[in-house]
Amino acid sequence: MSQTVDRALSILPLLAEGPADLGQVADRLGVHKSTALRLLRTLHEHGMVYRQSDQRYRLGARLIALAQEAMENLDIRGIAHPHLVRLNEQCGHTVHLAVYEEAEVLYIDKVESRYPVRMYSRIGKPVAITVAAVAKLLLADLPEAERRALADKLDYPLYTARSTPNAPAFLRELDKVREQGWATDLGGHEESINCVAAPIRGADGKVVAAMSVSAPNVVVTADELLTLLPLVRRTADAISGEYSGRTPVKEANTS
Amino acid sequence: MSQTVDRALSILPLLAEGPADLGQVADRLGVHKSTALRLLRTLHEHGMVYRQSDQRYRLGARLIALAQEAMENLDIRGIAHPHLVRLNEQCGHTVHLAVYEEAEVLYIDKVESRYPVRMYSRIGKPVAITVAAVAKLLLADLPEAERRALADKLDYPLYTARSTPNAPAFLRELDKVREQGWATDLGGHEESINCVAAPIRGADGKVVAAMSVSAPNVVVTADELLTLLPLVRRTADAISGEYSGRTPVKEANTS
DNA sequence: ATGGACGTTGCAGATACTGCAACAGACCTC
DNA sequence: GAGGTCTGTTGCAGTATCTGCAACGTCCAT
Repeated sequence: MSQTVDRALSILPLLAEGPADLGQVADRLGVHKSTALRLLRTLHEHGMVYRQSDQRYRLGARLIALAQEAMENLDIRGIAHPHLVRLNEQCGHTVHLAVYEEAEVLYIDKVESRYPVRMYSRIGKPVAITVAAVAKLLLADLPEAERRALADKLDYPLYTARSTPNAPAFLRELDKVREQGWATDLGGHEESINCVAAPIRGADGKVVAAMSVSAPNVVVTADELLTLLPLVRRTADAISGEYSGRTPVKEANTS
Repeated sequence: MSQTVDRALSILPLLAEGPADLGQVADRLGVHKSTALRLLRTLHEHGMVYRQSDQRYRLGARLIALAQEAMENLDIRGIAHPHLVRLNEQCGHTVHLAVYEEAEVLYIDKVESRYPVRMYSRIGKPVAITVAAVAKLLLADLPEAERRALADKLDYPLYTARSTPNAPAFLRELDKVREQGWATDLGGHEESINCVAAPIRGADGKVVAAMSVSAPNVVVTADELLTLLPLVRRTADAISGEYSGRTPVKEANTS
């Protein structure tokens, strides 16, 4: 809607791929070098890009700090965190918290496994949306129309033989997940890693976040992991209760 | 330098404080509502802001994902990570990696303590620049003029009785740190937490990052923590060597 | 019902952005 | 060391693009 801002913002994902110099930025934006320079300067003043010693630009520290604040301000995260830690203490595995937003699912919190074998994931990283257990829960709760539109738009990369292959299969899976109220990912993303996940709901019953427990085969089998399901669901329900204000937390003052 | 982009970017830190509606954004920017609307729309299209169900805006998921990529692309981080993990396995405490950039020091990696008592810090979070051991190392390496200018500009919050109180004290501390080649924070940020830190240098000898080991008093005393200094320095030197290309890592192919 | 608050749209005017072309500096080649 | 190329930078004139206004729609509360 605003050309200048639009161009400036387009620079950011471009730099996310790796550092680039002025000419490269100008080319990929399709504008004159001087224009690109002025945009980069403005971004620089705001700390969104950084000019490294070889003169090339890359994403800046302020961007990272902003994203940090953005996550801290998601109140669901603050509420959930202690519960996630407790769950981790009880089962020892990696615990994730994720939210859905405009066609993306992001991990917004994580408590690491106590076992030496850890899985690769990072807070802030977009989730493999077609296979992750948390993604299934979050998408399953979307309105029908939106869900179908999204499913059509997605790519279905075959991470493993068990990955969701296409839109119809995905929609069937979502229906199943919605009905049963929990989800799994059994080796759909990485061959040897399984997850069980449960939804966190707001006061209106809508799914606002999802949490999961993940563990590699070498630590526990899929069946063993599934025995944790009641615990995961109880934790998710506890978070839901607190989030929707039903549980007055500790120092309730409604005497 | 570019008014429109400047205004648009000014919205982001504003939203970082918390969700805001159109009127609030327009007021704080000092522009007409319709102008603010168009800026927000453009930001929205790029996923930098999100419109929650109550119509208010907050920072969006794309911002978080971008910041994520920004960090992954910092090559120092990828090189350092395995070393940090190994150090954590050896000593059991929380290990941090931080970089300096334009008046800010950011944690860019962290390996959590094995002990149940953990300290509060987050990847991407700006560091308490006047007291953190890693910050001292990074600032101590700046050119004299820049260092003095920065020291004058900073605030010196008294987190504890041991916090650095003012610019002259800070500059003296930086001189000491530069000379000895390592730094500590003994209860300067949180009363009961101590850190020891060592610098990571590039091929030209300049400090490109700093790493630290932190532990609360209840786990180890400050003196005990200091016995880890040689180990921390050795780890930092190993990372420096790999980063500056002196150590051909594993599969060297200069046959 | 009626008033107010908030978000949204079309429009005319002018500000602020664009691309050009020329300059400056670094680096390399010959 | 001179000449070439490549990259980043600046001033300028033209106009595309952004701005603020005012009017409208919608929702909520009185």
